[in-house]
Amino acid sequence: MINFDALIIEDGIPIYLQIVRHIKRGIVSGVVKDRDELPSRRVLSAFLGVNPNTIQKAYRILEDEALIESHSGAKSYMSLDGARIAAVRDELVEADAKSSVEALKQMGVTKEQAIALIEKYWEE
Amino acid sequence: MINFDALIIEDGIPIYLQIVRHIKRGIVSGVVKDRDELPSRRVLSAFLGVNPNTIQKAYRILEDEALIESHSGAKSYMSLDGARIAAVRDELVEADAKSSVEALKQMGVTKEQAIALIEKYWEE
DNA sequence: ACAACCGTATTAGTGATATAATACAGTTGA
DNA sequence: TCAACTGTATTATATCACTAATACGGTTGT
Repeated sequence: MINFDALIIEDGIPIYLQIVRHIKRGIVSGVVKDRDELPSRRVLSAFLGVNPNTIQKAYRILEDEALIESHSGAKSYMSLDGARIAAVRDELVEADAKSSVEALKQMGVTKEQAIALIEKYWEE
Repeated sequence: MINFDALIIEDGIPIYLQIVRHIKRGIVSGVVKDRDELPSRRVLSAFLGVNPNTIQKAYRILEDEALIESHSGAKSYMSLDGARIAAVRDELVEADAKSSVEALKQMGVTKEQAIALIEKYWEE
């Protein structure tokens, strides 16, 4: 069963996108595996304190990207293979590193300063 | 006159926040200086192809943070000093580095890999 | 078989974002 | 002086994100 304990909903970003991102990050890290069972829409909505429709919207997006298999009446499961996992990794890691580098460069931060910042915040 | 040529509006993030962020990044990089003149609401809205009210919303936020001075009928100007600039730098750099580190860690990327990614994307 | 789940769909309402069309009063330069 | 700007404010409309309350039919374990 996929775990959502580490997902703290923050505002400013649509909730359904945060749920999609959380699952995708799990895919990339290897915590989420092929055939893993997903909590039902109702169960997860109660756990996160959001509307079931919001969960459905997130799951729908993942299903449209063929990362989830859903069948009426039955539980939903992850559907992953090497190609899909690699695609998600590229999407997330590239987007994150690129946007971060772009922002830091635009603020006049040097590459050395950027690396120092990464090292600093890596230890929390 | 503050320049907005490098600002490409992307969707998913409110436009007024993107304008605020663009100006704040300019403050941190030193491109935007104290007493710099801002384009009028109407002029900037025409240049960016958005509604004047959206610009007003962005300028209002910056004025509330005492980074802009506006007086009815007159042009608007930046109002910066060392303390304000340092505060904006801390806000932006910290937020960017922290969120990036958090995302990469959650995806199972090691610190060394993260630094390699930064170096890779630094050259575009 | 059947209760308790499951996914799915629909309708309605709220708040935020953004556009559109004005209006009014203060300023500034020629 | 006065026309052309400025900031500011108002009202209306549209869309999206999210909540809320249901409803329907399929799956599953006991």
